[in-house]
Amino acid sequence: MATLHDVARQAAVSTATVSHVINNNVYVSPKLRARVLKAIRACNYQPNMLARNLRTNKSKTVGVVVPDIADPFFPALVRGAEDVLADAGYTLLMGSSDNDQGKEEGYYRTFLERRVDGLLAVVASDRPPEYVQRHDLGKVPIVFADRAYTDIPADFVGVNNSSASKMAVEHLVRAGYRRIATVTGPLHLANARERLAGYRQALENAGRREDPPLIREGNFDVSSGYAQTCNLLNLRPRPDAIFIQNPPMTLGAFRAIQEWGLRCPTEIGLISFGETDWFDVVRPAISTVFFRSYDIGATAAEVLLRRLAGQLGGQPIRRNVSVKLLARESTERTRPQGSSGKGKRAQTAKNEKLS
Amino acid sequence: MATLHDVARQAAVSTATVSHVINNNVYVSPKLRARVLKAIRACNYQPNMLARNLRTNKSKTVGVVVPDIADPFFPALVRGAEDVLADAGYTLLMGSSDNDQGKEEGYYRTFLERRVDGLLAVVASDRPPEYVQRHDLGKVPIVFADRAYTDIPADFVGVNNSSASKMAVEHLVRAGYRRIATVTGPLHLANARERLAGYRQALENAGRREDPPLIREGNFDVSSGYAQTCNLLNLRPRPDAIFIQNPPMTLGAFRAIQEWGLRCPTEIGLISFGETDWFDVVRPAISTVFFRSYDIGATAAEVLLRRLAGQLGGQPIRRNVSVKLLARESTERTRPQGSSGKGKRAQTAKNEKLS
DNA sequence: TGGCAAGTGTTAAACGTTTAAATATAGTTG
DNA sequence: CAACTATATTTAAACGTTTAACACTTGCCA
Repeated sequence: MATLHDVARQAAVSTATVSHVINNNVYVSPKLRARVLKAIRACNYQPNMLARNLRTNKSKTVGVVVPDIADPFFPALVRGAEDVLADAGYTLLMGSSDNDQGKEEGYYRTFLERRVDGLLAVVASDRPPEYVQRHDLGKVPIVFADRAYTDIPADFVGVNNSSASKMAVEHLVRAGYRRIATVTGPLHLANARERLAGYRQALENAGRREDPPLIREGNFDVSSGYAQTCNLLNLRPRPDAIFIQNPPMTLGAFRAIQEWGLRCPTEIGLISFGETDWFDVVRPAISTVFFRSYDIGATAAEVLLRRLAGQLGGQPIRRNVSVKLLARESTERTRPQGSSGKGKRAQTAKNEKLS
Repeated sequence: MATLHDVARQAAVSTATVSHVINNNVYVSPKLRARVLKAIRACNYQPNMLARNLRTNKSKTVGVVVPDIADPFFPALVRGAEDVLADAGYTLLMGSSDNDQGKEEGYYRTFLERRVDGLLAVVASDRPPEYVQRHDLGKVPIVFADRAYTDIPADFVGVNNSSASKMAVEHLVRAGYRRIATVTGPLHLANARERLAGYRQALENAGRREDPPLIREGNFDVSSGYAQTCNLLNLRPRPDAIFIQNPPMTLGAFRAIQEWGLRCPTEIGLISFGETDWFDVVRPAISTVFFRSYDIGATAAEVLLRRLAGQLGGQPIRRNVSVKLLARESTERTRPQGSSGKGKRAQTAKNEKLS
């Protein structure tokens, strides 16, 4: 593989000159420049970033660690980050932590050894591990996406969980559901707690009393969604709507409802949090509070870039992506008390993904 | 950030000694070793991989380029690769090509500049671009996953498309379907051509004549699946089964069938190629020839590792992951000619994802 | 006792860049 | 034309490692 020296020899100039024409920050005469460029082409020269980065002490590289790239929530997030980072000339190192702080730290270290310019992380837990408490991240900027450490001030991009939850539950209330249950995520995660808080607030605002058995803690995956929904459906009186706080658990809930033989929008309402591709394929199509994980990744990357450019003050910043209610069939109840136009929400569901 | 020199000074030894204890290939006395280790800890030393890699001319890094990490097919593939590569001490650089050879080449170059030890690619098209023809990949090993360039001998890991297709169509035949249509992928891709070939072979083996209008070329995404299925459903006589050659197109097909109001297993059979999470959630659950893209990524990575270790001869090798038929509800026809036990296939569908 | 082998550390060059400082060349001016 | 100035190029040090080659101790044996 050709080096700067080869090119220099070929063009009969010094390596400095070659370097100057490559990163043209120093004037070099057109004549020489041409000669150098020709030599570069002749040698099929490709700069060695290892050397360049060693010298300049920056790598044009950022490390991304997510719990699991194979989990449907994260690929789009990573893609969002990739798009904005690639535009800015950065390339991505990637790792999956499996929600294990050990693996997570492993990736941080690996990435730092490779001298990434910044880190973008969806953390394994919101309890900050020891190494991040003592700020051992080598002073490289890190922005957290989707989940934040409690009590650690740092840039963060996510979604406003409580307000989004409130939207979901308010929708159920408006649709005329009376006994509204919820299946939360694991409550050691701030995200899950915030979503629960939103649920409570919405009920309170609607003047409903909270009924503890209607609140079930899941762990964000299919089987807990199934199990907790079963528990809810066994209650007497039965809840008439469930707000289930992420898509995988919704899959479990959907199954349970089917197996129970309940008619979905009428006997039991269902609304989810987040989006997945089959929500509008199944019947009934599933209502949800919608946001793009792509947006989270993209704006997290933007924040990181601005942080790297020093455009951000000393204060950590927090950004939320926009959320909107997608009312589909699973909450299409013909309401007892006729309130507003009732076909209005139905049409949102059609032709959404088929553009 | 502490360097080898800092540690050396701290421990009052030479940098060489420190280096020796770090990569303990040279004997150093227990006494000194202890002193050095203490110094390393005291300085919170982290090796600078840029420098190390520059010196040793290897980076313990591999570049992965896929068409789109947000496409549901690829995350698991990447995860498979990540798992085996991480075990071997490699870290991943990742990029999405959007099936654009320009972007693809861009990532190759970026990765090569960063001196990856190897590349793992799901190529944008099976026509080899100019730079790979002139073998301009700087002599780093590359293994192709899922899609191969035609006429370029190189390591490849994928799925046996024609045999898998044959399995699907044979299943339809056994289930008693008579007019079996198919929606293919874009036929400029070898994958799509091979799947079509398998379809043809199965029909031929069953003694059926091929009927050209029953073969429709899609482009592997939702809308083409929808459109081509509509075309098929408009035919008279109508096909009574469709083999649709990937999951996104299957989504389109599913929608079309629903809108047409056709009863699925009975009036129209449906079988897909590959797997996605909603196949066994929708009703009817969708039959498919199943394989794991995770396996493709993992074995591709294994092949790459063995190639890097020089354990592979001069010949490029080809590996296929295993495929199995998942007969679910969408092909559950009560057959005219009573052949074998008829409840047998039904139960495969239950409790599959709910473990 | 001189010499040698084995055992343990160090010196210094090298990897491929960037870049401050030095130098050479040409151009202007008093 | 000497003395600057401005312009264009080169020299050489540095980035943080690895590693071949060398050097210093010991201990052992002839």
